[in-house]
Amino acid sequence: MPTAPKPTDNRLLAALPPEVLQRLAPDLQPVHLALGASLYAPGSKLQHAYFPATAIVSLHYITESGASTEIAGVGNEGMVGVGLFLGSASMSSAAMVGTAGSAFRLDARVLRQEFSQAGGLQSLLLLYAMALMAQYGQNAVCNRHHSVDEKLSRWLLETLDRNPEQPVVITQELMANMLGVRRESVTVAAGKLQQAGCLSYRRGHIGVLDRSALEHRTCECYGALKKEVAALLPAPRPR
Amino acid sequence: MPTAPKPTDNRLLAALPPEVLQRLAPDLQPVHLALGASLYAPGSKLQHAYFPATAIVSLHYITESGASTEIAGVGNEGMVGVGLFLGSASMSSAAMVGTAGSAFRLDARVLRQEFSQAGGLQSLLLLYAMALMAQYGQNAVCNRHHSVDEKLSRWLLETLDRNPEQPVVITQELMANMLGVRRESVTVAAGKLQQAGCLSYRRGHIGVLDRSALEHRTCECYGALKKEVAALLPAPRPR
DNA sequence: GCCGCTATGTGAGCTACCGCACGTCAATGC
DNA sequence: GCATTGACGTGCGGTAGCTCACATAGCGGC
Repeated sequence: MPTAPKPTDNRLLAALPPEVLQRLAPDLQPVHLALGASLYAPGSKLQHAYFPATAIVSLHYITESGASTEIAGVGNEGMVGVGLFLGSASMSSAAMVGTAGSAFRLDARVLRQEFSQAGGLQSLLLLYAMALMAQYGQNAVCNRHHSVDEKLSRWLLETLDRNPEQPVVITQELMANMLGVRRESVTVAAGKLQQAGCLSYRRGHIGVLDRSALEHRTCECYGALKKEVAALLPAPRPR
Repeated sequence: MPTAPKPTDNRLLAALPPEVLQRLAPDLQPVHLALGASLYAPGSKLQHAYFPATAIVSLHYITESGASTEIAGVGNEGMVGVGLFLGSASMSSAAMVGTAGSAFRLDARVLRQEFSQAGGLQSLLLLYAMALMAQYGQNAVCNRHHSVDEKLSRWLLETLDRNPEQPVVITQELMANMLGVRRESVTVAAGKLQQAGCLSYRRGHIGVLDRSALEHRTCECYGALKKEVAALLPAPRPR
């Protein structure tokens, strides 16, 4: 860990009016989210909201037959637990840590209290809910129309956008759960990308070698969603 | 038209505190939504919210290649235009009337004004946004994992739930656009259902003969979503 | 009652992905 | 170093849904 995470590493928190952030600061508890950890199970009550800094959380559904599909990912551009302010403390999706890292945890009551002030936090979180819906919708389309190759490329690009530094740490098995396909299909798709020189795959570690090649191979969903979200949320702060 | 539509035919409006509904009443303009009409194109500005009474509106995405998929449907349990109160007046999805009927139109400014009062309308609409997200998510899963047969059954059941009286008026072509499949696939799936005695299909008019058989043939998404939405939104008023 | 249009049915060939059943190979513990 | 274990690669048959191409059949307008 190079430096301790700051609340402003999360783009939503960073975009808050300074006085609001100051008000929340004492309640923003830095936590480390370990790979595979479950932030809440489907149906359980939410006690906290999470604002990821370097972590990435995956929201997904699990069908009765055990098949799993990612509905949306939440990185430093968002928060986990929109149900807290939309009015339902239980969620039908599961939230699992897909990329280990840091996040800030906020007590449900504190969030609701600040939200009800109808200030900067409220309008920002409502916009984020909209961005999350856009992601849900885009995934619905993508799941219907696009190939495993395209979706794999998209997933990698989006992960990279959230966390450009480190190599992506994920097994093919987990990846398959995210994309809602078999593990073998991921093997094949990743093999193609490796053959094409886009990736280097090494037992759970993916290094992206050629980003633009990935962009060329992915479906329109990547660009469409990125544009959509950019129009809704504040831009990442220049470093 | 047997009787003039009343605002309370929409379940959201019916669930509002009486004084709020009274305040809104003068601005609730009854409109007829014709089959195939577009309430807004992707990217355009929203000027009105729509609260369907007997109409059903389909929110869908259209890909660059022209393929279309329904992301969610909005009937008398909801409203069209959640972007108005979430903070973005433009939507990436298209809204098309899938079942002709009546609805109530509310000016964007009036809606925002009432929403900002943080009263009954606000909490109700936020819950509805949650329900809509649940629908988006369920469709993402369903699109990934379930067959045309299952999805067709689900679509019919959900349409029936919104509008139990009349036979469903829709061509197979339109249906295919909703489900995101080819027209021919719908022909085959509908043929099977007809063979099984669930349906009577007649040039754009579907009569459901055996509802429980449909429930038996659909995927878990139908029940899961219904349960989820029931937990969020007020129950339909007994008649 | 006829024409033309749109909606519906049908089929042949193809591809992506699934399910299953293996083989293999890198890391970790002893 | 050596076994064990989890991660990865591969192949084969099956099938749902796709593309393309064409046949038929309700229904409105005249």
